[in-house]
Amino acid sequence: MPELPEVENVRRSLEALVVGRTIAQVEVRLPRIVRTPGDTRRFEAELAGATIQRVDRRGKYLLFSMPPLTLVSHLRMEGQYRLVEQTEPVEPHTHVFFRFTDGTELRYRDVRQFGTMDLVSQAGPWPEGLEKLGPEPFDPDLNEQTLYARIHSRTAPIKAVLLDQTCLAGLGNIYVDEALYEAGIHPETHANRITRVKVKLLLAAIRDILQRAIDAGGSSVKSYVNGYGRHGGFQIELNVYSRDGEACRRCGTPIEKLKVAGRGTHVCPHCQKRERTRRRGA
DNA sequence: CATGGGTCCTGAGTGC
DNA sequence: TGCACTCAGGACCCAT
Repeated sequence: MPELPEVENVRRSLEALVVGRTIAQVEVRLPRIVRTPGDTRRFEAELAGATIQRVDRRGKYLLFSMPPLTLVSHLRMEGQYRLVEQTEPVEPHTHVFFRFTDGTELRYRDVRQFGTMDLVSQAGPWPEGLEKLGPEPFDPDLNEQTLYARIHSRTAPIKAVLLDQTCLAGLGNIYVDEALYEAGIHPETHANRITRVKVKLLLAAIRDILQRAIDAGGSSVKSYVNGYGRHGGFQIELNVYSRDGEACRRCGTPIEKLKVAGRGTHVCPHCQKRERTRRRGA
């Protein structure tokens, strides 16, 4: 499932592969991918002749800048981009084709069909989900004080709050579990019960996990590949995600799986204690 | 407003 | 072996 590190790796690969290429023609085979209903033909028509000038990322969104337009793309669960020759056989579940003037094409493939594309004017407005995103984890203005302020107003479990993209952009199920493990916080802890000291640890853990995952090319737990079709390598460094029943690398206790915020959640019951209701003497 | 549950979708995995 | 069923989850929709 592409989260910030995977999307960032897709962005980097696409930046190298498609910047400077000019679109000759676009074909949308699955209209639901293009979010504005009934706009598929306009989507195709408006992109014809556009040259990709930059590929940016905001949270888990990819932004293809083609002045005066930006293509906003979200991979959701299993979206993939590949640059291939137009003569290459088409893989199943390929839904959108961006054919360039040089004979190559960028193909969008998405088995679950959850991904979305919005074509918007750079003058705005931006898609709502993008507009409402919280800060980037590596934003220098984000620090333990500002993160504490965002978290402390919430009563939901910290896991739900970290998955909320309006609180902080880019985390998904894998890296939330990993960051909470690294920070020693139980995912069911009410967000407003987390101390400033723990928030500081949490922010450091989030940045550490995300940076290491980016450097490793992302985590390929299921279907993730970058724009070159290459898998990531961070899955072998995961400490809790998908390791239920296996020994905690730190203490040996079996990793447990529970459901928090409607999501499969992995926790070391020894390293991540549930919030204490009250600390009694001695 | 904040929260939590349902929903979209397909393939992998499970159990009988 | 085959089949029915559950599960996976990002963001959105909706009821509370």
